[in-house]
Amino acid sequence: MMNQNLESIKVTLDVVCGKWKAVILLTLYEEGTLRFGELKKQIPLINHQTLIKQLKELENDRLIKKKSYQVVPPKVEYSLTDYGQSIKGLLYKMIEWGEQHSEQNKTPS
Amino acid sequence: MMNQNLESIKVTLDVVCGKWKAVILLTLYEEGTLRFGELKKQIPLINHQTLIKQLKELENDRLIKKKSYQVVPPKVEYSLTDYGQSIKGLLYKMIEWGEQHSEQNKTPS
DNA sequence: CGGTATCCAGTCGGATACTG
DNA sequence: CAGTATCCGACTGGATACCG
Repeated sequence: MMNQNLESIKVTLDVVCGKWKAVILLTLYEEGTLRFGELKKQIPLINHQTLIKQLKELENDRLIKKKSYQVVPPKVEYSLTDYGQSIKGLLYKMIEWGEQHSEQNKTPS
Repeated sequence: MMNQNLESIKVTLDVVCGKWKAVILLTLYEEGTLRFGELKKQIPLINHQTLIKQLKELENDRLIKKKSYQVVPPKVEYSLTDYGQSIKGLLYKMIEWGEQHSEQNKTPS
């Protein structure tokens, strides 16, 4: 039956289709554990509030985990879970496909 | 540089992140060329207008092509382009990942 | 420093009705 | 049969301001 496939792909799409989610994940792959501010520095174009929201969604989806140190000023670290690590190969396949085919998207003159 | 990767993955995400786009592509993989009405029959839950919009976007992105026969009543066939075929493997990888990890999304009780 | 709480604008999926 | 033209509600990304 095809319906199971549709459910499965929906799971995947839900997890990576946020505007900045792939960017955040790729940053954590390359940089490892990062504090909120460091993450913000790596992704300068993202809005403060937007970053918080996207992180929360990724956390709810268990792709990343948050560690809060109870200090002043606050210190919070974000890192990938095993689940988050497991999607790395897929993201790089997406990069690959986008690379290979980006020319085809140019509108003919 | 990482920015090129981000551009590439954006291309990929733009192309598959519509609510029904993956479903439409998967249907065309399995069924081959289909008329509008047949496509609608295969995907009963989609709204008529929504299907038209998603098809138009896929067509603009060159993943599918439309062939109109100038007859009454109208007859239109949709099929995959080579570009559309080329993303098939990626979609099935997405299904695979979603399958393997869907249990992890269940909220703990 | 990192997080809430609001509010706002744009986009997207969808409902309905009409056309050739 | 397939498509266009509207209109609408919901969601999402983002701007701003304030809190611990």
